[in-house]
Amino acid sequence: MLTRHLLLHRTVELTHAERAIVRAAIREVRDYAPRETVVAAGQPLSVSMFLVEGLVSRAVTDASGARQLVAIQVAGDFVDLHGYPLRVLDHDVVTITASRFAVVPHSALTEIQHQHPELARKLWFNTLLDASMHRTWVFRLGRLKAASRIAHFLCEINARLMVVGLSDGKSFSLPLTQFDLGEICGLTSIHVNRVMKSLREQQLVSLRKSHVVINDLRKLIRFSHFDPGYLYLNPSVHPAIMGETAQSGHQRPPGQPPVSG
Amino acid sequence: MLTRHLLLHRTVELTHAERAIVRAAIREVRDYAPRETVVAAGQPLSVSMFLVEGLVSRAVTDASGARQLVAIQVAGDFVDLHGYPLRVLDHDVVTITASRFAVVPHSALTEIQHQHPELARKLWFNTLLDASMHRTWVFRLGRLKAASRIAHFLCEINARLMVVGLSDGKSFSLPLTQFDLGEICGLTSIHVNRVMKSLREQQLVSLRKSHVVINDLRKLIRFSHFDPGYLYLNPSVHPAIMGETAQSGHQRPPGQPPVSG
DNA sequence: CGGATTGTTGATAAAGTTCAAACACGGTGG
DNA sequence: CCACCGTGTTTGAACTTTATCAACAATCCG
Repeated sequence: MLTRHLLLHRTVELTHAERAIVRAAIREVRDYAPRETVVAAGQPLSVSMFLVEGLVSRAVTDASGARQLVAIQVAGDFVDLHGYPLRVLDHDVVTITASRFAVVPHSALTEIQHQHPELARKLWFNTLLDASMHRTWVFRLGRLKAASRIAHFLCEINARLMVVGLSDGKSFSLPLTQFDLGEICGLTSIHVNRVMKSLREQQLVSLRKSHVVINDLRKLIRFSHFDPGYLYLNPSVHPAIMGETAQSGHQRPPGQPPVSG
Repeated sequence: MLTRHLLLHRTVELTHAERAIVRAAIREVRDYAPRETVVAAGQPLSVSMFLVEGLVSRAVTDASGARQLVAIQVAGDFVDLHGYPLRVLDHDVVTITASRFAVVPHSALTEIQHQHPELARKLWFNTLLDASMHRTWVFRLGRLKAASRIAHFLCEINARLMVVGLSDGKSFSLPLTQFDLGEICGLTSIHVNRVMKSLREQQLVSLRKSHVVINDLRKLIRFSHFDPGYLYLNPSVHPAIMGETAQSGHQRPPGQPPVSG
């Protein structure tokens, strides 16, 4: 059941049959060490990698060595599915922790495109989910200041981990250094350090020893202007993501579109 | 010949036959006024819009009104093709100038997906080109400072306009206000003003009365750390984009992959 | 145990924002 | 034709945010 988390709880989901087709397309399983480059920019690709377990980053590096992370991938993400139409990536895929991938040959994806157009459309959707997250990262970097950026990123990761059962909305494992957070949020690690201290002191959130503790999710969401619409989540998981219990939640008016903001 | 610029000079291009198929999928042509919302976030879609003429933005706005542009679309861009797999957008599509769109119903795209999988893959590629540009925008905001951000953005627009014949590499029309540039580069319009003055004084680039003049493209590219790999351009247009004439250009070693960086 | 990585703090400098006020320019209406 | 208006540009001064440099503490790993 390697693919059990692919497109889980999204506005577009895979059927059981489609899940079986994707599973059948897996050629092998590969393990990578921490901080290992899985795909280098410019390298021609013939397979795409589905992340079964671990934490992985996608990074843009320019000639002068400045590095910016453009995505973080968690278990259940089809990390470089976009390598299938693109054939070559514009960025690097680098593990953060030891990671396990399921490898899908592009020939199998071509086969799916020909035989199962509806499934192909869902895989297309999956790659556009990444694009939607990129847009939110642009917003985060362009419009939020340091503290909100970090809080906003942690809200995103919490939501995505909740979907795959790796966060309960209160705490979760996140093996990122403050330097990593800087490369994600466009900050120096020193400033990240000061901001984390402030977030801790405000009783909003803390990250110690690879473990995030969210003191008050709703307060954190308000503080960071987080709106999960861009994750295209199934409305049923929305309340949990937003820290709304049966009592605490604002009533959501019926008939509202699935994506807000 | 409304679609004459779709996927022009990219590492993946449409054949004449494919171009004809896309052209046949156009249902109508729609004109919009400047600063008009074409698609609002959250609104269910049944058509996608190809930009024939004009300048269009895609914008993320949060509840508190902060607005960040996440993409600029020029003639030849399939602006919201991603609305086909997504069904609903997470952001707004807003014209900057008066614009003309060719409207393609999603039913026609479904038809293409079933009948022409190879063309479908190229359309998929087209949407991932946007994602690649998003990544570069993340890099720009996260790692460059104000002056380089603006210079970098102008290099991108110059390259994209050259591909569709709307820039000669020295000057082009770009009807953006300094406020718009601020919403693109994550800056206040006041700071944009000061940076533009500095770029002008350094003889790098100027923007006056909706007209960009590039004094020295190669210098501007160096200054902004611009690397066009993420645009997936056909190698044949690369020298022109980089301001390399027959004499001035560095020799590109043979056998290099099409995407650098 | 020892070396390397990661986290913490202080002092100082640079970058960018905010607020306020003028200025330029292309309409438009009298 | 000119006065007026709105939009966009320009400038100054004070302030906030973030980076840089330097040092040291804590922690992890072999």
